[in-house]
Amino acid sequence: MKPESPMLNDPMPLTPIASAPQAEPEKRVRDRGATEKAILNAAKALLAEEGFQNFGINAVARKAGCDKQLIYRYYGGLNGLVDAIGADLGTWVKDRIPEDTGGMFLLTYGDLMERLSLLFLQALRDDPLMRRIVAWEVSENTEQVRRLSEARSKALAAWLERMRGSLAPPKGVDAVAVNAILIAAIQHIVLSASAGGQCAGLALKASKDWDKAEAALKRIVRGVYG
Amino acid sequence: MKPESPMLNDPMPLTPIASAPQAEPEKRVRDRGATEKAILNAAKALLAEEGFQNFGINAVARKAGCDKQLIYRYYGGLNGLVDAIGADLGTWVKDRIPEDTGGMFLLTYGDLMERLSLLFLQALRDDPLMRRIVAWEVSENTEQVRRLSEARSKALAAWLERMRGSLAPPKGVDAVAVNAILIAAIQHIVLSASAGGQCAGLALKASKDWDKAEAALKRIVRGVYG
DNA sequence: GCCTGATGTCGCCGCCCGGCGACATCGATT
DNA sequence: AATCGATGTCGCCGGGCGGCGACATCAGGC
Repeated sequence: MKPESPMLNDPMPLTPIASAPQAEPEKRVRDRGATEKAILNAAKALLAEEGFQNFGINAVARKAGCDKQLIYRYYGGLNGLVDAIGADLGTWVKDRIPEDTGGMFLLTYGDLMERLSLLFLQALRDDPLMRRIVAWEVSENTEQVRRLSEARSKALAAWLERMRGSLAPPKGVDAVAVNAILIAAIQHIVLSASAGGQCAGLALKASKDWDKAEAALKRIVRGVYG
Repeated sequence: MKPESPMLNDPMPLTPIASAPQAEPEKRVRDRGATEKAILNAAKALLAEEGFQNFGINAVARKAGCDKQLIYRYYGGLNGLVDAIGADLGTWVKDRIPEDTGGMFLLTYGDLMERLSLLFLQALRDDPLMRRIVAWEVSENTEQVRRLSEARSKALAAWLERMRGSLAPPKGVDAVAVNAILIAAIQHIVLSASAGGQCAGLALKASKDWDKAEAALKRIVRGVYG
């Protein structure tokens, strides 16, 4: 075989940049903060793009362009990394959903919930990471997912509470239960559309399909909240 | 060389019968039909119990107590096995959901949809296999899942059509879209409950929790269909 | 200069996966 | 009895995974 070459390893062992076209080719030279950010961003991007199925230490390290050992050192493994993702979810709502009323005056609880439903629908449609997390939540019950789920649930509840203001639901309606069903419907519609382009016989691809879905959703909200 | 034991293999390699109460403990001695059934039942049980995450050739063969090679021979691999599961789904509805009206007269479309919603909710809650399939559908978009999804969708649509009878939805309501949202809501509520015991802040464990959810669902159906 | 700790890298380990070739065993037909 | 196809079993292969020990490289204090 080889008689002991002077340099013990090839200087370009696996062309790390050429095979990772997605991220910026920044030379992170011993900058722990930047490396941590790169790992976190890679994890979020990987989860958003590939889903939780192939989400693992090796895949994240590949995507981040760093060694997987750093994930263990900086985040204590996948669990810690998932916690870090969860910590970001608290800021999701304020990044994604406007807090003002868009120039409308929301006079009734029905006005409010109609608007919130459509906002939530749109926000979910626009956020692949959130969709993957929701799909993950209904598919597994591991420690990782429980933490993510809790973070998401809190963020959503806080947002709802903030938007609600002083409006109270109509008497005699169990708003918590009804809203849970509405949220469930929105989440499942978006997930189904994202996965298969349709839900229970309703096509969900073209924008006119979504117009139908939104109209039906509005009608449902108005039917229950007036 | 084997010291040739009289019985060809260990009679209880992994307690296949105790964990698979559906099949008979018969020694399948060169009975292809029985082996095929054992494989199919093992696949369904495995999917129902463990979910699609660990669903694979090796796991099914272990659960069925046979060699994985037989899965390739008899079903052409996992895809064929999944197709066989899908073929069973066509009979799901008639096994699970009564076709009669339970002694009620369904006078209006609202009566019908209220009853169907509650029936569908209950049927899903009672069927872990179906739940896993639904979760699978919103988590992946592989060939396997598409076939399962199509089978399930057709079975559900056929059941709805059969139950609908001559009742027509109210004018001015896009029943397809509204019903898709209702089905989405039911599916997601059940999945969330099954995975985490709650959905959007609504606990879904005790039966009184489910009473709340059912009341809210009824209210929503009545709100939109009268 | 030199040492030390922080940062980044390499390569090994054991495990399980899907896929498949090769073989063993049985039953029926001849 | 001999044969042959159907049925069942065994073990290998390449590969990816999580986990981690050992090492290389650099920055900064002394």
